[in-house]
Amino acid sequence: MNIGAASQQSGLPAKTIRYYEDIGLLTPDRAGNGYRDYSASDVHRLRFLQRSRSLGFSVEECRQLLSLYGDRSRESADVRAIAKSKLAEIERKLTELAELRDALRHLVRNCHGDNRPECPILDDLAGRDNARPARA
Amino acid sequence: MNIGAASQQSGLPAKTIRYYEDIGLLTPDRAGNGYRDYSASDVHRLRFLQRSRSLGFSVEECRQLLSLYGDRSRESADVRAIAKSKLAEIERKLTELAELRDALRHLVRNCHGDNRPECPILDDLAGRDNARPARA
DNA sequence: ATATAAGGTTCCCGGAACTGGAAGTTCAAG
DNA sequence: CTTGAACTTCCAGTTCCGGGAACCTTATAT
Repeated sequence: MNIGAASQQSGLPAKTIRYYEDIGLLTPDRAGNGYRDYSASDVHRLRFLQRSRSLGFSVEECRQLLSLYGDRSRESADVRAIAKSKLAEIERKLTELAELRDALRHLVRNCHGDNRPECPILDDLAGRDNARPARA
Repeated sequence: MNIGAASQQSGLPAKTIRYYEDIGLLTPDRAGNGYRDYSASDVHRLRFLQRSRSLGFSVEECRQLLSLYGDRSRESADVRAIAKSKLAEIERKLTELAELRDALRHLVRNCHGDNRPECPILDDLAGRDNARPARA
């Protein structure tokens, strides 16, 4: 499969797909004409990358997640540890996203859509007190 | 409140906070000594930015979301339209994130943690067929 | 058979969103 | 009063791509 089709099926621009190859996230075959040739498994990886990137994971985190998926030679304990930590992060994100959704729903419901801007909502949009330490 | 405290409470590095000021996402007061002085509402905005950025929204999308939150002078119909569109996006993300979580859970449960790497899971980690068109 | 357009290739530059480091100022502690 | 932590500005570098040039290959239409 050519890069165009892979792009369609993964939801990633061709540019991005080539970039991911550059940085070693996948290595598709090459056809005789020099064109990249994507297998179903390649597309799988790409779709996974599309998703996890759009959900706020860094490329390096995606690389880790992919290694869970693909690296059969790894120590299971390792895999488990990484997976569990990622799982916790995902669950935290789910909570935050749900809160954001609720706040927005509230806004949409209570905002009439006419010219009276009665939307004193979202005041708790930043969520309950649960600040984590700064990354730097 | 100084930038250090604001950083603690928002979960954002001071560097990032200054950057957000540069690009006009907030404008904290300045104390007599030239130090930035963050109000509770500033910290609110920062925390919101931390969250929505970590959930995969671009800075421009965050700006939009913040405008929903803060700009009372806006046409309600506008607000409503933006909010609804963001809401749909958030719901899509929630679904994807939940699928990712399920896949990882499955991995964690089925991977024994010993040296038998029996984790032939995640084969559907990229999710059901629902590719969207490429962005470029 | 041949133009022509559509889709592929590499390469390089630019932009978004930070991040690190230097050089200097201010503040709180010993 | 000095020492160190926390603040300031400014500039440079990194990550994760996106645009566009220059070129090649494949499918279509005449």
